[in-house]
Amino acid sequence: MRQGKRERLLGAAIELLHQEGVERTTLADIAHRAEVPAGGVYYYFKTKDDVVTAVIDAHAAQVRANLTEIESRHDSPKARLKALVEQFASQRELIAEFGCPLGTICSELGNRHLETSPAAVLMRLPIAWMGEQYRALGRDDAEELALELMAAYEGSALLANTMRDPSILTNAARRITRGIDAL
Amino acid sequence: MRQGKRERLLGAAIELLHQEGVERTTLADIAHRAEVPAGGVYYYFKTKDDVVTAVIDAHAAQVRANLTEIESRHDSPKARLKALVEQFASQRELIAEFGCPLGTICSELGNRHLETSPAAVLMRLPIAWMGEQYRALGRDDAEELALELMAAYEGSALLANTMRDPSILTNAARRITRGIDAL
DNA sequence: GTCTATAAATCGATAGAC
DNA sequence: GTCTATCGATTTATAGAC
Repeated sequence: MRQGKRERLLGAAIELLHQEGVERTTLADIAHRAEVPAGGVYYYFKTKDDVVTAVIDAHAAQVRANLTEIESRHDSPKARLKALVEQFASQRELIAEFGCPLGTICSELGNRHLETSPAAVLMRLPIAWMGEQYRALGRDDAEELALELMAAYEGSALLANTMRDPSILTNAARRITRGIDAL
Repeated sequence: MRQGKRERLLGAAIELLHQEGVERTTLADIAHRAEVPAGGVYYYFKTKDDVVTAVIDAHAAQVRANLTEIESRHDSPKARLKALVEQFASQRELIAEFGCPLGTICSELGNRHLETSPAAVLMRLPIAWMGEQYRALGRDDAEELALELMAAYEGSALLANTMRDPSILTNAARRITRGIDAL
């Protein structure tokens, strides 16, 4: 039962931090969406920052699972890269409404004046994975290509959300896919 | 004198909304940085949202001024596009520390559930201007090229801030500039 | 072990003093 | 016209009841 409520709280936090942002989301909101008594959040999480950390960890686990799943479905580096781009694009409606789940949290936590952003792992994970794919293709500028792809996606996600236009992500994905094919 | 204080408040708000974010910035913070009595903000602005709107308007005016200045310095569309990219890259240290002043506010205001984001103008202005330059170069995919350039810059700004690495923006600017030259 | 009642602090906003 | 004192509503967090 403890596990059930903690997971419900975490799920509610993941949704709200994405849809409302970190600062605008209150612990009462999270408790309410999880159908847990208000204030009862503190039995499962020490502080609000603890909730944020748990959400980031959950996102990181999800990213790792997605990348592993792509590796099991595709053997060639090009097919793997294209599958990831396809996965990005498939979220276009959600992204146009609320922004990229990873990008928005990185943007919001990026200006807390810490040496390193607690959400940086959410960018480093897919970038490192893409770097591996580009390296397997024999590119020695693999790291820069990976950064370029991630930037193209995150920038398109920001524009799609700002303009409320999911087609911006469709077009970006098509362009990126063509770029991978042309390697 | 009224003008002096209002401008000081607006300047303080521009800095704080960039460095701390919209939600984390309080009216007391703004008043303190502007050296205006706490609470006195309400004589110059009706609500906090009014302050945010004024900051967006100020950014929009700055963007317009920058674009006009580039037009006066450069005649060719390619030189103009490269000058804008150069201007983006020149802010790399600030961006690595606090994020892009336009992108962060668009990201934070993008998930308020409004039909259209109040900060969208900050993206539309430079994109429309870049579209004009690409059109002057005879490209009929001008609008998409402009979106692609803006996305590449905003995405790189997010990564540079998340990783605390201004060189990401240097590399992105070099790549984009090469792309413009190759047109 | 789980949750309620409440504290402590802070924020946006206002009424009215000067 | 300008600003101070303060209100009311929230929010995070805790102490202790059940």
